[in-house]
Amino acid sequence: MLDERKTSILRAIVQEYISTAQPVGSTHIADAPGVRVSSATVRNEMAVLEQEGYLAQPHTSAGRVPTDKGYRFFVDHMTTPGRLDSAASQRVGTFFDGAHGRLEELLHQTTNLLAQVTQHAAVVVGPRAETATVRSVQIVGLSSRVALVVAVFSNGTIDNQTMELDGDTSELRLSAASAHLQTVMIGHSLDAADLKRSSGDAAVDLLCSVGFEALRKGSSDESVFVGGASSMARAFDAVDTVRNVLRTLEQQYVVVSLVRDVLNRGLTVAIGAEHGVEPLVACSVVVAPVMVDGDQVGTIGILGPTRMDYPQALATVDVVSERLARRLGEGAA
Amino acid sequence: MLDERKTSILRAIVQEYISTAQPVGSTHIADAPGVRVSSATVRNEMAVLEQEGYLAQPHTSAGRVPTDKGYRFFVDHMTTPGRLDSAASQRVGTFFDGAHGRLEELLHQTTNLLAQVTQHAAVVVGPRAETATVRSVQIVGLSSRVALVVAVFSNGTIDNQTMELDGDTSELRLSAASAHLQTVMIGHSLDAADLKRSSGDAAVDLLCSVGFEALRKGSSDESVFVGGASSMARAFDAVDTVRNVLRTLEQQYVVVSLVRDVLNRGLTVAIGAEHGVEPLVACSVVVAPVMVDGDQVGTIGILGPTRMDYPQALATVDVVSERLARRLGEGAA
DNA sequence: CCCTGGCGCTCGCTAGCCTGGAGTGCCAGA
DNA sequence: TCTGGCACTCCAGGCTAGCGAGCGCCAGGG
Repeated sequence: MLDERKTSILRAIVQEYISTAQPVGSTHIADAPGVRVSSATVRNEMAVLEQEGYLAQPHTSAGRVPTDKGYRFFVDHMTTPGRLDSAASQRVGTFFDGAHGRLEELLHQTTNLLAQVTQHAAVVVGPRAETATVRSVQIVGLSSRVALVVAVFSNGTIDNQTMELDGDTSELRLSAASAHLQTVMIGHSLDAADLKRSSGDAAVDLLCSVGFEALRKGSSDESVFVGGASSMARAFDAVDTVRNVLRTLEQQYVVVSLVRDVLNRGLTVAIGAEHGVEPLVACSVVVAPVMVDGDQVGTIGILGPTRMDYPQALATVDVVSERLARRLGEGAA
Repeated sequence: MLDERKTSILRAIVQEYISTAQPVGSTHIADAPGVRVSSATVRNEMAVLEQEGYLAQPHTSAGRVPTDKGYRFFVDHMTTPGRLDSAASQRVGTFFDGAHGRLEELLHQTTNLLAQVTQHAAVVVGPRAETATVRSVQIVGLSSRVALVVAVFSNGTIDNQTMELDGDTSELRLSAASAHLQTVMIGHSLDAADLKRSSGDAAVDLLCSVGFEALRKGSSDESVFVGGASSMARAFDAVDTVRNVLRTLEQQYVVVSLVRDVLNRGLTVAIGAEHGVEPLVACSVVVAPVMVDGDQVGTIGILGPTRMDYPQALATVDVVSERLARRLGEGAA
């Protein structure tokens, strides 16, 4: 554990580095508010902090830079809980007041909101259909060979999948299947639906199970939205860091599992190597669950360089997740 | 018009520059296949080509670089129509053979395919619902205050919008509205639906028109998918070019109108300033319409640096648009 | 015992200089 | 009309010197 002075020195260093992105020297810290000692003392403390792994030196005789461990200590010992500046919080307010239309659209716009407010990349992982109950399900024929099965869930998500048909499936059979699916699925979650119950017609039963399986497969895909990836180009000046990060962000399954993983470990912040995604070691992730009625229906997060403004990031993510949850709650209540 | 020799010299320069990204000098061209003159002659021709605006010099005593006009001449006078190498065409083949599931998913994956094959950013603009006829429409209540209106169109697209309800709208009214919408919309396009016809219940009529308007508003939004934006980080080494391009790509409406604009002018290739989007002057766009039964149901395109491999790009875009059209045709026939 | 001021030292960054090489433009001769 | 040759230009890269920021260490003082 660090004593009070080390703590405030470390805090000052992190804050300074976050705002300047330059290695910070002892003199800058010596006359920072909250630190009332000479630069020499600061130097000594810095040497200790470096030995303990909170700081690092890019090279001898350069200033110090926080390590992942340093950032970790910083976020664990933040004094101010972090507040949104009024422009930002107003922005969030008007966004959610004006939100309307499709769920997907809402989530997509939410990434843009997050990205613009924080100036970092934003991730929104949408609600999964799995646990929600089915409100409506329908099979719609498109051609002689293709039909669409469409389901609406109680949490407002919609899933649709194509099914391939035999050439000679009659309209009649399709609507019979549609009706049968409705009787066995509506009101149940996908897992609880009783597909065993037969309609009495083997061909209809087959259609139903094909449609059901398509939905089931689809329901395990999460809907993910990533926005503001271009901010990464601003965050790093090493071109190949940018390349790597962008490429990784495009692999959405990586992003999803990253975000889920972090939350599963009970964290809200994962710094650098903590999240274990190798190409993103230079990045930190700040996440928050979106809770409706005690159920987690989604996750939002932002991803930026390790030297991001954690207090602001945490505050933003909290506020947005809370507003988003309220909004989703209106739809699912 | 350029004489034969100038043409082949220009062609050689463009090809060389595309593959090396370095200003090309007269000696390299002198012993290129198709050019059988001395470097001095090449130099003279180059001077003329520069005067006429086909080439530019980064600085005195450097090699030449093609201008937009030079690229334009190159693509207009390509000898080989451009062929996909077998690995790429196999890739495309297996992709479409294995494609399944949701339309949106298919389009999204198509951007990834294009991006990976061409190593450039890819754009897919999906079919609009406007002209297609309605196959199914339904109002599904989610809570006392929110309902969802879901429509399936003949081209396989699905649209859904939320509608806000008065607190006291009964389930009965909702299903009456749902039924009425079905009678007036199914089989018609959104524009041709006869909303005037009354159901006999004013409250039900109101619900219908609210739902209909929501769908109508939504139908004018195009579905756009952009993928492989990270390739831009590979294409340019100036960091702020990358920034600008990425930021622009995130504004999807810009991308949509860009792509549509280019096609409207009857082009398949827009080079640098030709497309008129200022932040993308360093980029070229190669597009192709996706035609099903003579109707354009969408557009695909790729976006890369002006010094991209045009023959390969054109070939790829052609093949993919053709395969995608065939695939969509199966669903909509 | 801890803090402080001071001194010497180490690096990285920048500017200036130089040189080698690639490329051009032009000219005279075939 | 083409070509070989020559003089010239300019960039890229390597080298050096100087500067400044920053550190570590040490001796003196509260």
